Amino acid sequence: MRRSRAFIPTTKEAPSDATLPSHKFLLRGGFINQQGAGLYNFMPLGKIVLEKIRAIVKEELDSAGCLEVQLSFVTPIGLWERSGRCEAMGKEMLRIKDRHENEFVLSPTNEEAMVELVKNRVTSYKDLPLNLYQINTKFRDEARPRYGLMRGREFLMKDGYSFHSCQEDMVREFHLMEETYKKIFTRLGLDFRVVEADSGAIGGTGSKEFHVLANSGEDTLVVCETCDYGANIETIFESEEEIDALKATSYEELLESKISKKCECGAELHFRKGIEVGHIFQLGTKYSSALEAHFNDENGRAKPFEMATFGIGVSRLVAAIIEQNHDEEGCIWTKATAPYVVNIMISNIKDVNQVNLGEELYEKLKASNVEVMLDDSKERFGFKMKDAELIGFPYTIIIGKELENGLVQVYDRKTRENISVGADTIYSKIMELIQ
RNA sequence: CGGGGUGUAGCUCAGUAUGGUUAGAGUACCUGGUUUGGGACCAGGGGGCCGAAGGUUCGAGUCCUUUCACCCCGACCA
Repeated sequence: MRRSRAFIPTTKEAPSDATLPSHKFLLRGGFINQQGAGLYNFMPLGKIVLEKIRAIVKEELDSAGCLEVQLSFVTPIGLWERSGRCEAMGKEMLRIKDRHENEFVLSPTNEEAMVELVKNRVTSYKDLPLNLYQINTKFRDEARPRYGLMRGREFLMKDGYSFHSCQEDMVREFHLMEETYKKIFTRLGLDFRVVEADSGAIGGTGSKEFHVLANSGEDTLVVCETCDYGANIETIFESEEEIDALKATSYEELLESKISKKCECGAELHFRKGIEVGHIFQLGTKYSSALEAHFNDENGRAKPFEMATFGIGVSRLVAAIIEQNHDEEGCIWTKATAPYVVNIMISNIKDVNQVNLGEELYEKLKASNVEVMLDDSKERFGFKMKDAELIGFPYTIIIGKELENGLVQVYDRKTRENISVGADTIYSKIMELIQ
């Protein structure tokens, strides 16, 4: 993409209501814009990042044997009345009426719809297990949406549901999904922990949360610094008073405070903040029983499906990546999530030699399937650098003054270091760096 | 859902206590020129139903009423 033809409306200042780094930088960098409370538009850069995350989620799930579907976003209210969740979810479900005055709900989650989909279509134990998922819009009418993409009302979530003939097989799938989720977050380049968690309103027993470690996280975790153990404080501290006291403590104090308990591996435990980006539950037969979704077992007896459910907050991940990876200048995308991995900056667009080298490199990298931006805008050097730092390209090739000496620079967004490279070898150097 | 706050140019905000020329600044944008290694400079220019609707008044961005929207703290929640 050429910067001169792109739609990336960056700004020097962020709206005053943005408080979190991810919110500020995603707005300033021209990734998203706000449409209303908890409602966001994704502009070209934001859309690319979202699609990259989505693609990684899909690839890993597909290779673990999951099947992608797409359920309708608008659902008849009867679906929710049958499971009794109309009451349970209350005002979080946005209800709307059609021209015939029939009531509908914008899907906040899809256990019911997925059970209905499978019910009477999968009727034998021979067709189990089955793991269906979708990556689709959800709407939860939060009392107080905030923090940009972190807690929107409309958001993109991957929700998966598995169906099994017995509990053992459901637990097996649960562990498979735990491993699959680890692969996904590792590929995204994130520092994360898997923690034991409460099951909340979704119901069921046995649940694990996946948290991206970041100072601005809303959840307080206890993590071991040597092994990968982690737990939500809600599960390891028993008294309400203790939990409330911890929630009231500032993050700085928490980081300092000692935990008497030791990890099973013998090492010290510490408090950290986390952003929940994934949650997996063992549901059992809660929904299949309520909705009378049965299959026939080996003896021809009807049994409700054993189920598990798996969620990943795809749009929330866009924000979480930035919460964990940013500095005072802007975003620092991981290689797997950057909208463009390489930014070729022509410092002075009036310098023919700079333009020629930029164009040549741009074509060459494109031909090598590198996601590359050519900054051919008429701005000055300083402006372009600030812009590149705000957007957060992992690498910027600076074609500038040093070209007279046959040199260009490669700026590493993460380390903020500049290295000089011969103009004749820059192609192979950059190909080596992005590997 | 309780408590608090804010709506004026694309963005950040003055102006509102005490009503009074044609509503301002910075930034962004357009033109021309000078610049070209860390968000340049000079000159000129476009852009506003002062959130909306009523009201008071000779006169309302400013006062009154209603309403809508957004934000913050808390409770709740992926």
